[in-house]
Amino acid sequence: MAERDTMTPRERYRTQVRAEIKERAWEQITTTGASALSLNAIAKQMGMSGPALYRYYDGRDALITELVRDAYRSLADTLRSASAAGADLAMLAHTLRAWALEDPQRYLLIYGTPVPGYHAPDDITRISSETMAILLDASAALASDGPATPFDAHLADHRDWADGHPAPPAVLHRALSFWTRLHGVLSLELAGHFTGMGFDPALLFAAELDDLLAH
Amino acid sequence: MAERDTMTPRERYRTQVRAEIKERAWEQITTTGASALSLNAIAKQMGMSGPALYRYYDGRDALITELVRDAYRSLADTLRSASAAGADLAMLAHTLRAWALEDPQRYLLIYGTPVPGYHAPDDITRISSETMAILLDASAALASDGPATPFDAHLADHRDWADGHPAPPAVLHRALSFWTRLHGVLSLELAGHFTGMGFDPALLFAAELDDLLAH
DNA sequence: TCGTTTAGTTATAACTTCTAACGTAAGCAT
DNA sequence: ATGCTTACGTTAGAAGTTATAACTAAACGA
Repeated sequence: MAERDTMTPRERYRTQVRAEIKERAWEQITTTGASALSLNAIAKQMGMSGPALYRYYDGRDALITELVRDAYRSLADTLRSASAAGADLAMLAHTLRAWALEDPQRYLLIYGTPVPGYHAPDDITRISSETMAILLDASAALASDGPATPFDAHLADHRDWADGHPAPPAVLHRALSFWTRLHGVLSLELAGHFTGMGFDPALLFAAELDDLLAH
Repeated sequence: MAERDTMTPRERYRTQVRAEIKERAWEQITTTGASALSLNAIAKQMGMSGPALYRYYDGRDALITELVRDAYRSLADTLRSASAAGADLAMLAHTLRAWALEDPQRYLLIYGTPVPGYHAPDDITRISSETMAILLDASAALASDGPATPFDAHLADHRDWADGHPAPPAVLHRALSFWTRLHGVLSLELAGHFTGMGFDPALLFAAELDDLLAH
């Protein structure tokens, strides 16, 4: 948090206001969704009038981008601290699910419907590969049994995304499957596609995880 | 298409205008996303002024709901016709992927970020279980090897969503896994989370499908 | 103490959804 | 064929939204 001691009063105030704006924005997003986020409403809630908010954020897109960045950051930090505490893949999976359920809209801000033309800034994709590195480490810790698949061979030649991680292709594949499979269950659960179906989403998640770790 | 012969000229005109509105709406959605859909812009494109559109749709929500319904309908029809042509689970998977890639925003309109409070009307969830029935049929055709998991036991007691389908729990489980796993890969691909990673999403999809069918 | 920077204000433009009130035209039945 | 009725499309307007411009006031730093 950028040296709180060497901050001028103005800088202190500014960062504090920016933080409060983000808080209100999160409240709005968790209750009404990101598409209904209103800068005007936030400003009025804070007792200032409309355009004043533009002193703190360049506009709606800038604010949302910052929220997306924070969401990525929160996920990476959560997984990293779990990993640092000795969590294996299974525990990472449950950490991920808990993090997602804690605030579904935060998860969906990362993995939900994107705006067609949108490309995330570089620093955000860097946070994403931080997360991927954690997954790769945890995947590498697991013995890679099973025969090499054609996709493993493909990965051997297309591993730039692993960012120099020394894991063998089978481990890269496991990390990718971990990601896609858990996201599959989680995303459908958070979006409410399981509601009314009767079964317990937590058990489906657990079953998916078990199967994932068994092979 | 509700008896085109017994339609009065007014009904004909009305359904034709409604259809054109939907066409324009799809154009907007595929290019700018659902959140940027503007009734006003559609009306102007069609040469009529703003509020005239409300004669045809009660409002933005009503139009979007209709588009969502059409998307569900299109998916169900696509899978059903593939199934009727003798497609097995693997072919259904590729049919699904082709359908999704044909119009990513259409897929995301169903499976993307939902509005927090939103509950789909009954007729839409009915279309969804139509799709599920197709998946269950195709899953049942495959021999269910492998031991029964705890989740299978859970499904034996929570199978209301199968809507009377006589498949054993292992088959229900397979259908669910088919859904969640393919959605996991597909959703991340469509949302652009694989772009820049270097590997071929089609191969990951194929690998996921192979693994899914192998166990 | 004075000058510069920053925060907040109002006004305005250009959008959006959506309601209300009004005219007009087309279809239907007598 | 002539009305009557219904549906369509219009303009006007309210209440929102994002965002810019111009101005005031206050706080900070030299």
